[in-house]
Amino acid sequence: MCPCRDLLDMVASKWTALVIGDLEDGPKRFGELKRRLEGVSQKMLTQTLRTLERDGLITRTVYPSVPLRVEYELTELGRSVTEPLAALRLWAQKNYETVAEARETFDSAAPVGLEPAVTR
Amino acid sequence: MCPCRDLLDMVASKWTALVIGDLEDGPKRFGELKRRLEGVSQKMLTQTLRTLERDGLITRTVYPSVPLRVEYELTELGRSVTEPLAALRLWAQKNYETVAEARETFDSAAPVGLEPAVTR
DNA sequence: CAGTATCCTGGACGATACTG
DNA sequence: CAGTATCGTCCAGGATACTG
Repeated sequence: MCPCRDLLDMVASKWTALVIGDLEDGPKRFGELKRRLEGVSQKMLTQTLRTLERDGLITRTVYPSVPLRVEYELTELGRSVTEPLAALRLWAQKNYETVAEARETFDSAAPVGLEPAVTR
Repeated sequence: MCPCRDLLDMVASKWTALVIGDLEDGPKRFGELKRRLEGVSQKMLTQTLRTLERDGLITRTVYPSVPLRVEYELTELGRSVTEPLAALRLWAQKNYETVAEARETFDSAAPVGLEPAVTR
């Protein structure tokens, strides 16, 4: 099978795309990311960041000051995935309404050939 | 929060992107899709198709012949998401190797400051 | 052929507590 | 501050059996 699946799994995990999005405008500290994501647990943020680091999409830099300071930054590779991701986001923004309407229509449709007159 | 999440969830689910990909070159029957996806269970294929239909990305047409015949086809909206998705696939193909190497490097790195001489 | 109905499992994800 | 460790939950997704 194609490598698509791996990639899709990458984007799939709940926070990766958001993290990458937040890193687009420069490096950020762990705490900053945690605050900006709002809703993410330390565990998931850490895990997401580790995976991204492992995949070579971001770098992790530790400044051994006190208190500790860790910065995450997109690599060249990381920046390159930014564009396809942005395309997807753009599509989302443009078509969100349409999808929402489609859902309403679909959901309000008779569950299956149930005539209006039929009382049940 | 932004609509991105909804969209990402959409792409995230294991088969949606693949199904859309398979429908790019014209309508397909349930069985065709099942064969081409190879590995998908009826349940997941059905579920994926229902969701796509609900979101207005595909249409479901039943031809009440015997045996039954059902065709799925991308809608205009469905075709429009094809491009961002293709961009992602392209990125995947181009960078798959790089990511794989990054992973190897990362994984073979000393788990943390363990000197070569240390026998443990 | 194209589903629906059930049951079950693994892993994603969250909450909480502790640490260098 | 930036994590690690642990435990518990939920549900996506697979296997199997049945049906119009």
